[in-house]
Amino acid sequence: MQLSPEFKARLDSALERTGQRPTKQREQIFSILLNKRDHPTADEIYARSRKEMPSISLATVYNCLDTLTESGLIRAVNFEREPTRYCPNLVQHAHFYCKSTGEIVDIELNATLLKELKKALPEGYNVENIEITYEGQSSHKGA
Amino acid sequence: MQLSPEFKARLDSALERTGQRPTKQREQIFSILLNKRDHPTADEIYARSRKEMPSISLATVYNCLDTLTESGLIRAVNFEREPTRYCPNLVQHAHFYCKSTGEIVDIELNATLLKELKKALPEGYNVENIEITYEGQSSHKGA
DNA sequence: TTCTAAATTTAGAATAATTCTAATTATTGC
DNA sequence: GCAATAATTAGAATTATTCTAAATTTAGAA
Repeated sequence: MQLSPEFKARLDSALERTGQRPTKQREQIFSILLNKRDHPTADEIYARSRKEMPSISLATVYNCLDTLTESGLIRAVNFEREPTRYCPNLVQHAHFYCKSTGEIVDIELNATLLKELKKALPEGYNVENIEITYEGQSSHKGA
Repeated sequence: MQLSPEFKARLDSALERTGQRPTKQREQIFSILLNKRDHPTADEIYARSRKEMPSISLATVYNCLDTLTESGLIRAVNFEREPTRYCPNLVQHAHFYCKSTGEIVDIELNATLLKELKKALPEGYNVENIEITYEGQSSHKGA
């Protein structure tokens, strides 16, 4: 699993912006997330990365995920008290969490809806981020 | 801190519906949530309840919160990886989480917006619950 | 009442996700 | 190639929450 030149460049410039170094581990984690967009947990990412990089440690997985999140390259998503999941889709979107399959699907939100959501806030409230999670049952199959 | 007859009746009938028993502890926890609507954590609720009921245990606080949540009398709210918070506001609403003060404010959502949110889902997705969290800075003071 | 069965509470142990710590290793700029 | 700094690593520590098993309470019948 190799990072395409496009994403490698995106990673490097994001890290450079904050004075952080590009490492094999950071590339690895980023590439795993881009490759299979099934919203894996840190543990799942750890398992996947060990296949190609057996010496990687769980702490590093957490560190890299934090770095990537802070650099704005990925998003952390939380459902209830479940372990945090990670998502490389940077377009503003919601998540649908299927209670029976555990599957998580990205839901597109149009610009109008997003604007209205921001308008719902009284004055003096400055949003940096809106998290929208749908919970229910979906009749769709597999990720 | 006494539960008003109105809320006592609401608690009793909700519990009866699922064959659960009304206990002092459940009343206590419910009343704490209704009394100060500042979205406390289980730990905070534990501290408050010990003032009036020094023998209550943390496990009971968790048990009661689960019961009340499942009976639909309160809502559990999660922000990032922080401890779960609890809210007796049953009207569909969003939360604004202020990153600098930690304060949590209920945000009303009008019916139109809610309808549009549901329309954003493709067919085959049946929602049971929508969680909306705004994150940012508010220039408002104290709960 | 008094008794029984089932539900609830309780204290403390156990768990699970995540963070911290201190030592080792890698990377950068010179 | 070297020094300074950043990142990785293994394992311990932490934190919120759940589990366990015993004691207590409750509801309803006798």
